[in-house]
Amino acid sequence: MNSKRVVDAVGIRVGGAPKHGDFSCRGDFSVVCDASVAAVENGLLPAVFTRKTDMGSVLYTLVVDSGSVAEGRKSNGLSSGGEMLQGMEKVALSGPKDQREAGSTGILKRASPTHCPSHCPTIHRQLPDGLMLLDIRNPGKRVELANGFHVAAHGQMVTPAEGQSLPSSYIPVPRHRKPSGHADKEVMAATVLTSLSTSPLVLHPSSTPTAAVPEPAWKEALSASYSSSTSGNWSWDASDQSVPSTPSPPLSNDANKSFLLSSQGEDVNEDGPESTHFLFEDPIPRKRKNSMKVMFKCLWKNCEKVLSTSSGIQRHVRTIHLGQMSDSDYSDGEEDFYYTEIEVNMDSLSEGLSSLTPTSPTTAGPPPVFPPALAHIPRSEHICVKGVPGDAPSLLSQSAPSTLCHIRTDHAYQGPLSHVRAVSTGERRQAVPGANSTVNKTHALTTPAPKPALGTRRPRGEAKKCRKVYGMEKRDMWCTACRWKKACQRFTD
DNA sequence: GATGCCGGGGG
DNA sequence: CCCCCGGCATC
Repeated sequence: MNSKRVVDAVGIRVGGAPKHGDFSCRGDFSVVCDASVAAVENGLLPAVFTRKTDMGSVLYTLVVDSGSVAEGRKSNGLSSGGEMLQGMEKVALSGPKDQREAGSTGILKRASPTHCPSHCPTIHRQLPDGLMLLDIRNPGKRVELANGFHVAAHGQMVTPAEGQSLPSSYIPVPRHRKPSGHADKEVMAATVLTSLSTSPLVLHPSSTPTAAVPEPAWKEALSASYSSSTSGNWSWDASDQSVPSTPSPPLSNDANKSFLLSSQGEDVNEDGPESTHFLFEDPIPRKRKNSMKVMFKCLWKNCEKVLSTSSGIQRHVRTIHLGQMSDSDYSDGEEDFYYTEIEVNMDSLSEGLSSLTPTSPTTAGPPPVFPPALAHIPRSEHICVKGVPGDAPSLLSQSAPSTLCHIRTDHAYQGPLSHVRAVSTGERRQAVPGANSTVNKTHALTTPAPKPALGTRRPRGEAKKCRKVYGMEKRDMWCTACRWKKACQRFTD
């Protein structure tokens, strides 16, 4: 893409590289980078992205005004601009108070749930002071600095005395902004940044590793970086990932999903529909099929509450889990992140709901066939959210939100080519608890069928397995399955 | 004998 | 769940 052109469209000048900060990600997102640089120079954004090449991948750096922020990494060629921006936004949106107040994840609305590791919600709390709060969705609104100052997105500083103090997880959002003059540029900048995140170029399906990358590619990646990500997800290299959240939040990966989903939720997004649609230029069809119904599922751990209205689920979270007054309509927005939207296919509503409760499946249907494209649930989910009808949205959205999470990639069980076989043999997908367990879950719903043909041992494969390829001396190079003396998942037949 | 991996079991 | 391993089938 032509970054210059985009920046010109924004009407701001491309500036030089920043000099401080160390948030980094990898991805192919130079336009955002350049645009962000310009935006920062114009005071629109408090942070910028820079990039540099590193071992065939691109290292991006989000620079904030002061101090270091966080660090993320992205695998080679497996990134998308959406992930990039969402990741950046997530960090940028992290408020300093959120660093201190565990569980206040209320502003992390647009972090990608599909590519953000499970510890994402903790990242923002680990960010050192100095990170400026940036709301890309509302570039004109006030942001908050860690040093106690508030600053408008265009750079005007406001002392705490002048600015109203804000609850940690509450960011005031004008329902009817009037972008004009300078604000137009701000909005334009944010629009470009945001719309780029949904660019087909950066979200090209071919970047879906498990579905489209030929076997030699991922095989090579496995060899080159055995312990690193090869599944298109990317990990934050934040220093400390062990900080738990309190009060006990839902599973972090669930929360991530809720971030993304809620970002387009009409009820949960206080921005109002116009700003959301303006910034994302992507009117999301809530119901692509007549049989699809949006439900709201509580993400609180061990809570499977599913309600049909966002207000209902908000009230549920607020009262049941957050312990707030039931008769109070006040919402600090925190509950937004303890529930998520799920799309329920009304044709199989009973099935979908049964998946949310520990009831044994009784419906026996023909075993579903999962095309390879569906094997990568996160991507599909992403597309689904972005409004592009997925191949089987009902299957995807019926699954519990906990199915989206960080993917451990050092397990060969993720082998995409062996997916169907693994399902057919009833083998659990250990390495991909998120994506593939979704499939398996659905599969289990529709096919309580017992293991096929017990006793029929699979014929020995022709391909060399890890044992032969690497040898006993390099046992740590084996795929997990081989190490466990299971069917090799790296070199499938 | 080496290899592949199913089934079972420990933590 | 993650991991290991006995044991069997196959090469």
